[in-house]
Amino acid sequence: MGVSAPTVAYPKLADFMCFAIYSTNLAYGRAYRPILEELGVTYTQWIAIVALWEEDNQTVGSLGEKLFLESNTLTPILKKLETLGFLRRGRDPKDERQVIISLTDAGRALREKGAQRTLVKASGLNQDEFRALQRSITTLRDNLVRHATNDNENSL
Amino acid sequence: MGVSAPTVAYPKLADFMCFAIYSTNLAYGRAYRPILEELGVTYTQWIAIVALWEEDNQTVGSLGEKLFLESNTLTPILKKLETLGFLRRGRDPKDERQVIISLTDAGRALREKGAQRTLVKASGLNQDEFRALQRSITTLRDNLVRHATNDNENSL
DNA sequence: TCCGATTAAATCGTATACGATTTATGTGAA
DNA sequence: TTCACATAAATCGTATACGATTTAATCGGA
Repeated sequence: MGVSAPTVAYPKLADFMCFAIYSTNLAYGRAYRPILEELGVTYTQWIAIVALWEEDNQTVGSLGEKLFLESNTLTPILKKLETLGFLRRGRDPKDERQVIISLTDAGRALREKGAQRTLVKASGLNQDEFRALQRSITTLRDNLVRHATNDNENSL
Repeated sequence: MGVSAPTVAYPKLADFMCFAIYSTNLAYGRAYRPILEELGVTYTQWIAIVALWEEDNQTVGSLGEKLFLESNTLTPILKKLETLGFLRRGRDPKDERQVIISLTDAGRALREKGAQRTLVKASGLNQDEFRALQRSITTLRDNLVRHATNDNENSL
């Protein structure tokens, strides 16, 4: 009885979806590192550039929604990218609470430089598998976000 | 020519597999937080406990292989878990370079307490979809690891 | 046996994440 | 008009990740 050797069949680490995601995220970080090193930015800095290329002159909040990050994480990253010369930060004159982020020429050039570099081949999947997998993961993410937003009313 | 508005059709953030994984990892962290708060540990601390339950008395290196982490990340986490009373750390008398990690009774009790809590329902997937997705992600991860290990010989 | 190479963990510096709080600004109803 | 409330960023403290280095122990060939 009680605590002793693993006699009960608890799920193993390899059975956890969260661990599959977690470890794949680590693997992506490592696979991307050499590419990003060439560009001179980190992973999070890079996705911020990509999101700004898609839509420039966003507020910190709007950018955060797209990156699933809040100002406490984003602000230091944006400040860093500003000192690196890739973007500008300025208060919105219409609403001084908000900060508008805009890419500089250097930031746009960086986006173009990095555009060619992706890791599709490293995934070992064909295009159909790749797309299907991506859709499934996105669905999973959106379900999790919805779950968390609902203040997870005990439905685990 | 050159840098200007996004006239070229570069892939969007939503098209990046790495971003799907990255954002899902953030979502999992948030979804699990309330559960882990009850247990009094963080996510990484928890997966260390799970891995040790599966195989107790592992070295830091062996544990790191399973968690995809190295000693620079793992050591502080294990020290923290030691001060929390969930495990013990001790040098291997056979090879003083190695540190053996063993769960305490409190650590095993924690594993049992947390065993009931998973987020399968929150994923919004049925059991077959869930398993298939997990297998695909794991394959992706292993391919990425292999790619990185091969010192990524320019095959992006 | 002895000493250079190897190995395992730990240490250090930098960059995320994030809960909680703070600061600055805007808004609306009394 | 004004003041309590709301909102947007920023700040702060804690906990990961990880490259690079350091420390300590082991190994192996001359």
